[in-house]
Amino acid sequence: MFSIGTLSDRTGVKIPTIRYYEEMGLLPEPERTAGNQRRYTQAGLDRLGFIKHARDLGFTIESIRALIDLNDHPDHSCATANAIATSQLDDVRAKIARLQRLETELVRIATHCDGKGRASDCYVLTSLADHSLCETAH
Amino acid sequence: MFSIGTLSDRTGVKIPTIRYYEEMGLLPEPERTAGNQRRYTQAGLDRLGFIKHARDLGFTIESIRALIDLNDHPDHSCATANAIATSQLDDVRAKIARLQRLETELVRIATHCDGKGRASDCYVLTSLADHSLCETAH
DNA sequence: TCTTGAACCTCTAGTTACTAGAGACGTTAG
DNA sequence: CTAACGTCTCTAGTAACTAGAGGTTCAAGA
Ligand SMILES: [Zn+2]
Ligand SMILES: [Zn+2]
Ligand SMILES: [Zn+2]
Ligand SMILES: [Zn+2]
Repeated sequence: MFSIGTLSDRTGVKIPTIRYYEEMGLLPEPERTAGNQRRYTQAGLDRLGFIKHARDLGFTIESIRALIDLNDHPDHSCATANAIATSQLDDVRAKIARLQRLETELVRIATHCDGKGRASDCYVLTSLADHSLCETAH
Repeated sequence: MFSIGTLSDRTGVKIPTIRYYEEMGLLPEPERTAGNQRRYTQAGLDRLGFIKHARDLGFTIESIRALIDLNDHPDHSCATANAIATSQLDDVRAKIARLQRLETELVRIATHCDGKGRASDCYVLTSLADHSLCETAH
């Protein structure tokens, strides 16, 4: 049996976050000692590792809830898991695309200002005031 | 003089968000009608456009506050504006790099599952449970 | 001038995924 | 047995909004 601190050390998930996951229904309520402290089994540790990995890959709590549910029902079809992963990939790609457009504009903005002028003719401020200077939609 | 709804229509910023910006100190408190409704000048409209553009480029409220402050002091050095823009660019690049690592893993995960199997041997679930299958740190 | 419907007002609370802190209690090594 | 550290619950705070309730004001047409 592991204490919450041990779980935290082994997974890198902070203690309040573990309690938060429990409250959100991602982790089942563990056993308690006579003094009311949480005690986890190996299964609890494994599940927390699963959650942590999914969070690191950007899945939402909501998605993880569904994925865990599938994990708990091995006989179900994995269509939902596939849909969640695919949609997560789409999300990530959309975010990358948006950030790359921002990068384009920010490079332009940052390179046209050396930080040594006056605010009145600073390219950073000018281009924030005028979107028509931008090369992309964003 | 423009009503808040007109400002919203012209900038694409929603009405509650305009009020929020005012509360955050990004927009000065505008004049009011006898009936207590906000009435903006062209300067107010321009400033909201500035804020909107900066938000679209990912600057935080905190950064925008500093940028506006510079805009209001044309004689100041633009070093701060340069620093803010450069740091924003660094942020964006760091986010892109992270998302690209996630993309790598998600492509692997999504392509190894066709969504037609059982949860018990679904590659999505397997690889969420086991980070050692990953190609990158993330 | 009156009316009516759209626009506006303030205030509270909810969103996401945590994080921080207070004050009290439990556990364990020496 | 006691000191030091771990853990408990609960509340509130973070960023940047968004939604809704319940009430008031504005503007245009009859
Ligand atoms: Zn400059
Ligand atoms: Zn632009
Ligand atoms: Zn599958
Ligand atoms: Zn991994």
